[in-house]
Amino acid sequence: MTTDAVSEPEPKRRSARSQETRERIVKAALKAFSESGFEGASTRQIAALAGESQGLITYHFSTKENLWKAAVDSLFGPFIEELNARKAALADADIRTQLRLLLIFFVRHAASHPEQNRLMMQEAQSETPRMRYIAETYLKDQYEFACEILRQAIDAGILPPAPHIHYFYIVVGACSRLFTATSECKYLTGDDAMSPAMIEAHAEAVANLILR
Amino acid sequence: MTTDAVSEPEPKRRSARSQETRERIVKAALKAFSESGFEGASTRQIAALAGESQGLITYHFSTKENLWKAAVDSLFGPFIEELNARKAALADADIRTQLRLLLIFFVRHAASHPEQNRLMMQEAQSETPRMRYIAETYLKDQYEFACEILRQAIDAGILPPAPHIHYFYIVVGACSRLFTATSECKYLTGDDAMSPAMIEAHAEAVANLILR
DNA sequence: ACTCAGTCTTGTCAAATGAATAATAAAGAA
DNA sequence: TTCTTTATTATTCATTTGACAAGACTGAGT
Repeated sequence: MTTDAVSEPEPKRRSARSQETRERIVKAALKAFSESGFEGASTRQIAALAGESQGLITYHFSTKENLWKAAVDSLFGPFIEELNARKAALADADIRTQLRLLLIFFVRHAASHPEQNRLMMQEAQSETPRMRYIAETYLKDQYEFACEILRQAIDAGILPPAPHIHYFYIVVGACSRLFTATSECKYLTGDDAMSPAMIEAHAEAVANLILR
Repeated sequence: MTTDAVSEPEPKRRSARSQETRERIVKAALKAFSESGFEGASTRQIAALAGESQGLITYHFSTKENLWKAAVDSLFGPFIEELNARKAALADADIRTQLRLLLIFFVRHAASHPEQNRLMMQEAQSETPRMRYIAETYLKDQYEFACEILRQAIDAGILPPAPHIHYFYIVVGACSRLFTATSECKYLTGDDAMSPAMIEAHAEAVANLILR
């Protein structure tokens, strides 16, 4: 429904071109923050990556913290939206099918957006205000939803009983770890973890292991 | 100013004392590097954490890179040793028991040494020379061993057939993710992921899910 | 008592950092 | 056109970074 930046209902005095540079910076920031962490990434590095001057970051985002927030929003926003769409589409399917399709979706998503898991892990180890932001803005709902699915799966005898929190992190880890360790995988087997064949094989392996 | 510790004639040889400071620095470095990554952590921060002066780091390790290597060695060395001991002790057990005990060991280890997984993830996303060092020095053997166990488990019908690499990262992720996201977990459920009860429950959940 | 190598502290360096400022360019609105 | 808001570059500043240097302390061997 909502188109991205370039429509002109309310230009708000901000030219489309500036919006484009903003997005270019956010994209570069996402890459840098997920790779080097908040402190490890520098605004100059990000600006260079985006092909813009460092001063522009101060202009558009005032602080590094704000830039980080914008990057996170650009990542989680569409994810939550897509997840909600899937939820709605799957509402009628039996729980086993729901779980399988969701697992496959999570694997594909972890592969196509490795920054998301990388960024999470950068912050999830200590109680930074940034972690708090992600958790309260995006994660809480996602976890509630996961719990609901898990409860049904356990009730249906598809999964052995265990507190939901454990399954949550088991699934997140199982789906994503391969794609947050691509260079490690390259060294171990020579395989490219990001190749479509590898992604689908991983989705199959995860789904077949969990749903037996 | 002369002696400050007058009471006991400590038999500490000078070299022994210096060895202790060295280890204190390495320990602090491990914490800092695993939390903030190689670039994110500063030698001054590490020195302060260890209660020593920053110059001492240059004296003992010359470069930040060397300090990082020393930290990694202090982490992986004992781990590999313990793993080999377990391997030997389990050699006669049936494959199902081997797998179960290894899984429990991995969960406990991930919990008691969260720095290991954090450190890996900091480097595993891009092909740094540091990643190469870990992979070739420590990971290769570990992966070979995992493949052997997995092969047996699949042959015995305990696991559905799939390329070993997928199981490797599924297991690593499932065992460790909870403990690399402790603050996230805190926000989601209020639970302390590092509590013994939680650790054991996670080990149970992982083992019961994988071995059915 | 006196080395003297090993250990550790303090101070300093150039480079890089996040942020702020001033100056300039572009784009609408009047 | 002119005026005013927005967008961008270039410059500057205080702080922090990794590395280094120069000196001071310690204690085992002589």
